[in-house]
Amino acid sequence: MGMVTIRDVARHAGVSVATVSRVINKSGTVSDDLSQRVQHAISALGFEPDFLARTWRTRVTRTVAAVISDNTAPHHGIVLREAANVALAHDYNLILCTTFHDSETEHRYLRMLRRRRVDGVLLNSVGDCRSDVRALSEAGVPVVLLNRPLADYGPLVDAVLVDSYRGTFDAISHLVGLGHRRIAMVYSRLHDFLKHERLRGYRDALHAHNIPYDERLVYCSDQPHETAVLSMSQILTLSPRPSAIYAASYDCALTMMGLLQAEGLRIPDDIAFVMFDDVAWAQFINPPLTLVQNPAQELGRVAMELLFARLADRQRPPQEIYLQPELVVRRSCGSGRQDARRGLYPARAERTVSRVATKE
Amino acid sequence: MGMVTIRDVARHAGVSVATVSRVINKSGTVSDDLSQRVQHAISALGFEPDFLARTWRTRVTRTVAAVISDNTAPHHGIVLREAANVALAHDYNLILCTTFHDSETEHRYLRMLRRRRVDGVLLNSVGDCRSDVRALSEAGVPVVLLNRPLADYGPLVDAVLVDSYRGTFDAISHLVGLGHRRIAMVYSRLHDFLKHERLRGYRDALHAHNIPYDERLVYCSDQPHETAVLSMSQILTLSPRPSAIYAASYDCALTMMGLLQAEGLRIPDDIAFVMFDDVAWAQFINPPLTLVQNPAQELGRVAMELLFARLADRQRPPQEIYLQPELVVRRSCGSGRQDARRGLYPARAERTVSRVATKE
DNA sequence: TTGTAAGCGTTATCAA
DNA sequence: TTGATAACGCTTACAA
Repeated sequence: MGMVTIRDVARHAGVSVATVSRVINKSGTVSDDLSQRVQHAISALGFEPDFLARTWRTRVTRTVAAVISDNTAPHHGIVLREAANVALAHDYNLILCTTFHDSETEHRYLRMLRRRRVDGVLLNSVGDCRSDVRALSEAGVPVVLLNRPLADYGPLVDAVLVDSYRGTFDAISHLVGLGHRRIAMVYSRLHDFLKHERLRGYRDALHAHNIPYDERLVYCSDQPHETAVLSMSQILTLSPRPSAIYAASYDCALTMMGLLQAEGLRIPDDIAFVMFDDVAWAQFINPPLTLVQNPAQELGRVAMELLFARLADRQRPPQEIYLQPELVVRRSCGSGRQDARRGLYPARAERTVSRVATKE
Repeated sequence: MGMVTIRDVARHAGVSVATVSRVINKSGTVSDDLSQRVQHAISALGFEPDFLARTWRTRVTRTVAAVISDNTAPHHGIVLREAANVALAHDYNLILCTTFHDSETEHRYLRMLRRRRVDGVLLNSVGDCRSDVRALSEAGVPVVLLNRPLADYGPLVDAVLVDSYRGTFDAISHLVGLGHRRIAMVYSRLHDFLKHERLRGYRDALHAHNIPYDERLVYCSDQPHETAVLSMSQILTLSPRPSAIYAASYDCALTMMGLLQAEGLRIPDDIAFVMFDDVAWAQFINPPLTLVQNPAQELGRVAMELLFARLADRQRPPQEIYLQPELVVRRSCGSGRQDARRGLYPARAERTVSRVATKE
């Protein structure tokens, strides 16, 4: 079963290979007559253009990549799913690169992707990968940053972010509205930028409500779950004990829940609990969890669309799109004064109408 | 910045392109002297072999694909992560294909992958994709089936499965040991094979304990969560109400938990609850969930290793590997007679020492 | 509108 | 051990 080439088709149809190519790619102009004959020959011989040869010739791989720290985090899983869906709609394939929070692995992947000449990259970076991103940019490969601000990366780099600051501000304000004044914050395994933003949201929210910042209430660990547990538990031994916990990410929310359970602390009776990020099961457990809904679906979709938009117009100035998270109140903070004011932060725009900021 | 080719290197080193190629690929034999000169030229010019050209010439893409119904299901997320990790170790890239439980999408992906000449495919099929798999096989692309039995697909197809039957048998036996006799089973969005296996496990376990099978206690829905809720709720209106629920998959476990919550039924006081599949949060919620631990990590790793083994030896007869799940007892079934016998099914082998069955 | 032919960068065959 | 050169299948000037 030798492979059927464009030459075979040309011979069978009695035309030149150029004509066949033109028919396949609907490029140039071909008379109806010849076009018909070529079509026939193609189906008669069962010809399929060799994807590899075409890719090599045209230098377009119809492949994009998503570089993600951990695809099993629910948030990232959804981002990935949506991104894959958009890619599929464009007849592109998606390469999954899980970096496992390791910047060496990230570097390795980014190099691989450049050599492979993928058409674009979605990047949820772990470490400092300026040079890799710039190399991609120079090689003409556009990059969309996920939840990372647009720095001086290059002309082909865009970004889409969830407003961590505001999400956190709202969550803390909600707790304050419920009467809490000793609110602990725990976070882990987040990129510096997100840490900074969420911590800033925490501090500003406290400040806005005239609650002094107490550093003993803030705990950050980048250790994996198992070792984090021990050190994180100290926050519960403080006296007086914090009356509420804000878990700034999925990872440490799990850790914290385990900890509360181990200590026999019940949510919300003994302690209130809010987390950033969204999880499908939050509404099904007891008590249902109040959380800051991270618009992962939108993030994935918008990011990939931005990438294709960039592919279509490489001249457009870099864009930075902000998505708004939403506080979903359920029962893990108690029912105190449910409808207390939601903070001093100005009312947000509609969530689906994302705030779009164009930089530069 | 024109591209540096192998020809430039050859010229710079004063050798032929063939020699450069030999040095790059460590193929053939090159004297130390020339090898040195070539190495120098390579680093002096910053030459990087063109991946696309090489791919086209050699027809090996160093790319594998994972076709998965839904990457956001925790189980699949882990499989994917482990598979990606093994691929990375071999310097391969992984294409993610999420089929969204749609066999048309699956078909489309499988065709794409064949045309792309990926080196191998991991497949968690939705529909009947015999012809696609056979086409891959004929094109020389090995496939590893995930949780699907080895049928007459072709010579290059292997399979790795989790023993659903036994996992279910154990779960039901556990409930029976705790004194339950009215055990409901719900399942959804599973491949027919898994449905069949889990239902068989359920029936056999009941039978082994002389409990009659009551079809009203078994509910299957392939509708998405929202619509499934209503119909699934009927199982709770039975009188007498079942005293235990076995949720045969992650999807419907969530649905069921929501339902129980809505009905104000507490786990385990009002009703016992076990599920198949593993989730990170099971141990952190109240009550911690008893479940059949699905060895997703092992599944992903073994599957990808099997694929590479096949790539290394295409003659080896097709293999079907079974992995054993493990019942993890926590508190969602109550503490009844905790250490009751765990069923009549013969003791299992060590979990990590997987039962390996070679077919044909 | 159609055909001819020149690449694209690499690997691999064959002869030296 | 090394070098010259022919593929590989397609796209795309350029010529007709």
